[in-house]
Amino acid sequence: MHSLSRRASYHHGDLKSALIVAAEELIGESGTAHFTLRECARRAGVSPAAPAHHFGNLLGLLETLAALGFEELAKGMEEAGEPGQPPSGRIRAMGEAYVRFALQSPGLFRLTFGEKIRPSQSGNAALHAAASRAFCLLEKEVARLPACARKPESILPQTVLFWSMVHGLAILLLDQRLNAFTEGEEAGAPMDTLGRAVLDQLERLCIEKSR
Amino acid sequence: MHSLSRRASYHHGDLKSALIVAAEELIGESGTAHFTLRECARRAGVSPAAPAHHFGNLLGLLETLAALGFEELAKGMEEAGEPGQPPSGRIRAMGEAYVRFALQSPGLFRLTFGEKIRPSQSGNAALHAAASRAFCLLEKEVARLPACARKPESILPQTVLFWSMVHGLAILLLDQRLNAFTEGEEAGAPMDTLGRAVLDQLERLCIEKSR
DNA sequence: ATTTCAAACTGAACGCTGTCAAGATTGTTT
DNA sequence: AAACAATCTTGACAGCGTTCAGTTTGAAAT
Repeated sequence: MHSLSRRASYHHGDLKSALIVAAEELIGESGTAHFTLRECARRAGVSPAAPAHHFGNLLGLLETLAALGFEELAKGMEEAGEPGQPPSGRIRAMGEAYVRFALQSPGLFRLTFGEKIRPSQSGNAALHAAASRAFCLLEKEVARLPACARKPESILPQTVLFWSMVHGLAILLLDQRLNAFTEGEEAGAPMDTLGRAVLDQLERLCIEKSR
Repeated sequence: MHSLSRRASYHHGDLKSALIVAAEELIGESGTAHFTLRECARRAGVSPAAPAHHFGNLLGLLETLAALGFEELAKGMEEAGEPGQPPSGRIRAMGEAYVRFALQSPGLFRLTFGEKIRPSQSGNAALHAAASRAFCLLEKEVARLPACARKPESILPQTVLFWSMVHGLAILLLDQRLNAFTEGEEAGAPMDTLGRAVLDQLERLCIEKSR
């Protein structure tokens, strides 16, 4: 009689995937707050020391999760907007997708862009790749703006500007840091009136660069 | 013979201040990573349970620290730019001060704008006040932009746009998320070329609204 | 001046965390 | 069939935030 109540065999068989699934669920439920390596192991029906064999340590699991976050973000940005649309519209749609990801998966978003995740210096190649894939999606679209196509050295700063705008907006909305200033409005709207206003101005900037 | 090596009397005398000082030092040294309530107590020469009497719990100390962060930020923004400058120049200077605060006090900045700090719903009045003071500084300057003065309902969205831009830039710079894209440049420059470029565009936006 | 009282602080404990080392179990290769 | 490497468990360790009962202290009340 073993103490293995949830598993028939000593080996799990697919623990790595099971841990990732458990971690995704956990961070989707309670965010970063109650996220625990031990709880992930518990949900996968495995001892607290088991994850170490697949992820090294907690950071390893977090980086794997963050890579998934970047991929989900990139997917949302990729599918945003119509294919035949002008760059200005697509860039706006990417911004919307970015904010939507943040508001719909706050835990994963906070982890992905959190302090502990350093794509450029983690040694985790998959993480680094996923992160720059998302960035390049935006950069490629910015390069199609006529004004930037004419002046290639402006592509990068322009991309960084848009990224900063959208990222800042996403965080401020997520942390409800604008609530104090929207007294008249109905609070808690998923995509705030203010959010739409910022995205409007983002699109206007793009349209300016479109001739 | 007591076990009190660093204090003569049982009562500390000014423990609350001492804990705040210790916390500031600690977060200035190693950031959020090794920040610990017990370590703060240790540095103040006091038992691990002592801080509870002054801050309730860890979050209480963090909120006190965050309030100081907002005040330091507000002070930096207030002193930025020349008094007789047009709004566009002052807004740009505020943005510079914002980014400078983030890069010079990364630990405090991350705490102040971190997940755990919720000025609008914490019950900590001082925190809430300090947070909105900083925001209002920017809002007041935006209101002086002629285009916004003419159209008061545009003040708030315009302020949020600028705040988002600068906040996003600060975080991306702080987390070194742009490093992968600045290969040619000398890495590690305190205020990146890219940062300056974003601030340039911020100022340009303001100048547009200045007529 | 003495008593009373509330505030400040300690010491020890609890449950929790991440991580490690040693051993048990298993699938795979030789 | 034997050897091996991978996988997972068990038990332990130090450190964390927090609680609770008790000790010390300064200040207020008598």
